[in-house]
Amino acid sequence: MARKKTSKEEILQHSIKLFKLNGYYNTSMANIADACGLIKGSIYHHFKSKEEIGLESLKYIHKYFEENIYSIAYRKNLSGLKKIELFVKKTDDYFLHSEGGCLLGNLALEVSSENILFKDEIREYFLNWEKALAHILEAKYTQSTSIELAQEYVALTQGTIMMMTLYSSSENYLKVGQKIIASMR
Amino acid sequence: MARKKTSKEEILQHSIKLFKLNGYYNTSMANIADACGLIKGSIYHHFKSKEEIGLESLKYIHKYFEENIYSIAYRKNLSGLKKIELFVKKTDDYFLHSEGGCLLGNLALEVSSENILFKDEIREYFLNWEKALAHILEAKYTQSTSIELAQEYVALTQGTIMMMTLYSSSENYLKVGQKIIASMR
DNA sequence: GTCTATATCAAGATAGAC
DNA sequence: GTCTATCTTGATATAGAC
Repeated sequence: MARKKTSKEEILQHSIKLFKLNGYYNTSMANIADACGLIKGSIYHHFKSKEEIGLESLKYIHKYFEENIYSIAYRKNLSGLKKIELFVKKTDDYFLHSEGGCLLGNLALEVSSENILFKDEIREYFLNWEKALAHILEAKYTQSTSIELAQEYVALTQGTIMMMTLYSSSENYLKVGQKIIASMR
Repeated sequence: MARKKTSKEEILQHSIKLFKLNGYYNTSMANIADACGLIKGSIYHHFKSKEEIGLESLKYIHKYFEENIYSIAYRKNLSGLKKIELFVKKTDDYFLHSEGGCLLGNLALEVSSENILFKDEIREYFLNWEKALAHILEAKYTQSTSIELAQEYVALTQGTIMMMTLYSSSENYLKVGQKIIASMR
């Protein structure tokens, strides 16, 4: 039986899941290889180091958010209310199905204070999230109020994901999106 | 020159700082020993394992919050407004001087999904935080509104600490406390 | 592209001298 | 209570065969 060729993307997806659930430092190359059905040495054919896997994992998720969520804010054919509803729906779809919470948020607390590459990527992810939300809100609020509301919403989302992870309950998480939608009505 | 006797509390304080800044798994017994001016083997005279240091660190901070902050909610001689003002002031004093954010929040994301002892301690810390806040808010709101506001405040505080750590700016952090105070006016 | 094998290093932890 | 010394394990990473 021929062995299946393993793609970089496949390795990233397994790595992301492990990093989210067990943490970055507590996930070994052997853990990642196991999840991919490989032996740890084989991973180095695809990535030159664990740090590269970590950084690529962050970029992979960041790209997903840019293309599928943040971009909604800059569409020309939608009302502000429709934009925010869609933005929240897509965000909720992601996090309600994301075991282990938000990788970027998790690594912001676990590793960003000593890894500047990780920190820069994570900061960009959150800044672009805030910018996209603020852009939508500017249809109704001043620029400074919009950025304030956006920052508060992002922080509240992250804090609520932390509590959702801790309490294994998504009840409060869902209120956050409803709140930001209400602010555009 | 006689060597100084090292207390458990001293070791805990150094460990807490390291865990907050570098993460739990990324902090080694040697790192802790270094910070204490000891050799790693010597730490085992005071604690039987790294896990014990981690758990004691969480309990140490939890105890501080119980005694110095949560307890404010249950004082008999203060108005609701005075209570919330003092509660927020003490919380802010702590987190504005806490390099590396909130250890309990950090470890909630880094290790709690696989360490049930840590998870239970962290959950209790946040539950008691919410209960104390809700108790204050009940002077003005219904029980269910109070617990909702308390949960939202705690989540927002944690998310804002995450952003404060990431952006190295405490500007938004301070707004959170003002908001909860305003809700009692 | 994956394997076996191995090099190197650092981790958590223990025993016993001082 | 701290030290030296050591055990054992598991980590990242590399070399070369298939």
